Amino acid sequence: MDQTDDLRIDHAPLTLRALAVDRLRSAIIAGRFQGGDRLVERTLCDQLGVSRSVVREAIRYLEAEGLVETAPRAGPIVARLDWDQARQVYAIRRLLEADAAAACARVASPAVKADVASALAGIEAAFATPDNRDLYAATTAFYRVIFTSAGHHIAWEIVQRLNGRISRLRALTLGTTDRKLSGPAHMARIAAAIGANDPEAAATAVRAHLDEAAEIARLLLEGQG
Amino acid sequence: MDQTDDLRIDHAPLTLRALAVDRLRSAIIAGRFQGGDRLVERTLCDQLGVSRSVVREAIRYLEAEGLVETAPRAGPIVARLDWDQARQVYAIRRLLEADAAAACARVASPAVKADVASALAGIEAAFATPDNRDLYAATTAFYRVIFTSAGHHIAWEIVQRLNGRISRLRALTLGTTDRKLSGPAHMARIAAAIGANDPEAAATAVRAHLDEAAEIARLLLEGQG
DNA sequence: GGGAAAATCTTGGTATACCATCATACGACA
DNA sequence: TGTCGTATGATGGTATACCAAGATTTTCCC
Repeated sequence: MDQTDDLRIDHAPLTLRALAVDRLRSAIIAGRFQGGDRLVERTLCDQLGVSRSVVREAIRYLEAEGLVETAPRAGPIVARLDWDQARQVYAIRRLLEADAAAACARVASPAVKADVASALAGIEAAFATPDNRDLYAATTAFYRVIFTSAGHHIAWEIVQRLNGRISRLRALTLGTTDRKLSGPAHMARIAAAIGANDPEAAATAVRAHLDEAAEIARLLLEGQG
Repeated sequence: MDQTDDLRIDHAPLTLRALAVDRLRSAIIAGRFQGGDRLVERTLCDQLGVSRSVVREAIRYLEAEGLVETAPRAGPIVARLDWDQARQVYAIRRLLEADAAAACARVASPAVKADVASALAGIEAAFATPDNRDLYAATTAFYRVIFTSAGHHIAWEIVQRLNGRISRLRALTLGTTDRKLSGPAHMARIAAAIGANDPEAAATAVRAHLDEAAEIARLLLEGQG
């Protein structure tokens, strides 16, 4: 925090493209577009107020992210999600998040523990609000602390991308189990394990949390067909 | 395999964009572009013989893949790779590949075992050729069998993407250790564990292989600075 | 009412133009 | 001579127009 930082003009490098990607991703994650919905370029141009170039490049980006699928000649659609995919996503998250939590617990300094505690408090605060998005954001922030403090930046990228794919599902599971029952308790166990520098306990707590979330997701998805 | 399949003309949905992405990705993986090299749009238009739109969309795709970085105002460059990133990549591969090998060993049918054995033979054959690319391709095919037969399609996507990031590194490690010493032996151990339906042994063999590859990579990268 | 032909929509692709920014080079002035 | 300012070119970001081909919808005729 020296003065050079303060003087630096943080000229936002916001390209229209980056904004469009964010808007579209948010819209998909928020469920504004359903899986299978067509993303008609010129319609999006109107809705976003930008040109086709911008929309097309944004779609390419989301395509590589796995949020959008481009059928051979039919144009882009919002990626569909079935239980088999969701199962794989939860399995991968289980590996990566357990590993990150263990690594975080292994190296956690007092400062990191304070960040984790603060993020946990954020979850508990969001738990009291009626809006699921607050809980969603708070949970994301909690895991971000864990991943980044463990130095697992690439794994965090991957997890975020995976969460994008199952975002609607995640919003649903957050709205049921996590909110009502064991979610905050699991988070507290994770935070406690990190506070105690107990990697094995942290990993176990993460696995328990994800196994439960996956089970809820399975019930939701298989119920819908 | 009914006749409709045989009659179907598999009209490749090859868009120019897809071709451009493949070309660029291959060029980067093959080392034709070094990390940090600028990707000047109009130059690529000439080299690929396509218009700027196609080039730009291809770059967006590769950007989301992590092979290309777009600096705020400097335009796209080939992503750089340092040991910290490579370390993370090997750690993630270790988790995903060990899990996939274990899952594959758990469920492997005689047909899967035959595929694995065949892929192993491919590695040993490529081992005898002077071109590293053959070994690269054969190794990729080996792991593809493992991942897809375990149903870990999303994990395979992730691993492929990660491998893209460390591709030059991977080519180097394949060219040293894997070729000369333990590489094929490790692969044989993995295949044997799958053949014996022994998940734990398969996972252990994968971890041993990757730990060695990561160590070679570390020496290479830290040596270069 | 069903099916074929036509109209329309949409995407993939190209070319072009315009602007802002950045770097470079060149020239003028102290 | 050295420094500053400006002209210029390269480049990325954005917008627009256009065309071909495939997909979809509509229409119209039997």
